[in-house]
Amino acid sequence: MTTPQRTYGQRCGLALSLDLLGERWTLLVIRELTRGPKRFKDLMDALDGIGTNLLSSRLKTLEEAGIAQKVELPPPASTTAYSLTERGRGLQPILEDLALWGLGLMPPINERPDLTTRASWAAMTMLATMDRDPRPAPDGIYAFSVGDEDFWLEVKEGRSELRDGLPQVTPDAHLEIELEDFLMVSIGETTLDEVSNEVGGDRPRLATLLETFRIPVEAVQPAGT
Amino acid sequence: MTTPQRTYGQRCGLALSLDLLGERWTLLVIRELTRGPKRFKDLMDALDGIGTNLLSSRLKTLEEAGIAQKVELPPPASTTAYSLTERGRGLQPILEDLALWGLGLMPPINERPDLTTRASWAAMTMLATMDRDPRPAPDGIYAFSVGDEDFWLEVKEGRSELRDGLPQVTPDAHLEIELEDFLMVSIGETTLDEVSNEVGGDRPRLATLLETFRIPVEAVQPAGT
DNA sequence: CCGGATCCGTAACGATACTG
DNA sequence: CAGTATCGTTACGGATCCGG
Repeated sequence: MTTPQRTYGQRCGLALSLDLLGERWTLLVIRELTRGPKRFKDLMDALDGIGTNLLSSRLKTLEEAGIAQKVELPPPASTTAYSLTERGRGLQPILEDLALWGLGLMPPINERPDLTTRASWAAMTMLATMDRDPRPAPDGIYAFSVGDEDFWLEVKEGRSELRDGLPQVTPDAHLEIELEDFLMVSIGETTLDEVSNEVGGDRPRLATLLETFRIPVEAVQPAGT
Repeated sequence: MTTPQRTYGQRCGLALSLDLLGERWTLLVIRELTRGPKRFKDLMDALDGIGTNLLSSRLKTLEEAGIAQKVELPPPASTTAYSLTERGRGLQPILEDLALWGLGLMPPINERPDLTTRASWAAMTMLATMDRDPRPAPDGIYAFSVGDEDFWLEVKEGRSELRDGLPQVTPDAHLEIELEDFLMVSIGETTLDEVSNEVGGDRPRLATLLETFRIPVEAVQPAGT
């Protein structure tokens, strides 16, 4: 069915939110959509284990609730995709807060090699950290190619945005790096100078950005837990 | 079982948070605990439909994760209860944000009479609104007796806290009012002067408080959805 | 190949009964 | 009152199938 019948039945904003968003996978679908429109298959690839029926059902629910919508991607990739509505984007800060809270649950990188690791998830955490940092990040458009993932970040007058794919304009800087190295840089465990990578454009600006655009490593759990 | 085996298996703060908090009822249990320690039965009463086994399981999980803890209530009510840990309290702003987001899903009061309605849930929304309002609320301790619910609010130097029960000290003001009237006042649909109630203590200060301590009615949906 | 819909075994949930 | 045990029901996970 498109909408499950289990409702908390409470006149409470939180309970009503959870009636809509509290089911398995729902918030992770929204997480993926925050970085731009995604096709059905893109979501399937990012959400390992979800199953086509569940994803289909979730998307239908989100559509009916006005959180996501079907969009036609412009040519040449003329397919249907899903994107967040304005209301859906209103959830992004909440997802970011939850993600930052969840850093306290994150095992060190070398442990739990079974966990799926994606650079764009780390980038979302870095973005959330940056947005909550009083220090301003340098304006610009920064492109990243991490392993097989491409995404880019736009910083403009204190506001920042993260999107999958390649920017339509030439970025101010472009970083090409392997996933493991990116993760190490993301938590400040190492710097660009110490790992293999290729930078195009304004390298100093990129380096400055990466100082703010960084996961607070203190939050990451040590060995135990 | 105490811990379900379904995990997203993703190295992502959001996914890890949801592994722990994303199951049914979990965040609502935490919501109840934000207003002070609760006994097993208190939680059962507030969370209609949860079932004893589920509640037991959720509490165990929260305890193991260091979000809640068992506490011994002081005499005369010497029973065991559950309270949030420091880490658990870190979730409160997130719950508040989700609750405010969920106001957009809330039907008008006269519709959906099937929804369980509690003054403390409305009060949590009012608190969240107040905390995000740049206008300062007047310091003080305010006690509320709404129907059969008692709770009190402490405002001190811009920080505020909502707790169930009666304050240990004499409050600066005390409001006694019926549930329906409280709800109408909470959304600014009416004022204290227009409904039946009894105020003890500093009435002007209470009135001032209620101006800030109010649910933004614009967010509440009109008839349709 | 992509975007689903259908089917089915399994795990989580809901309600009730029972116990210290 | 604070749970544990049991059992029917619902949601989820994985696979298969099908139309464009």
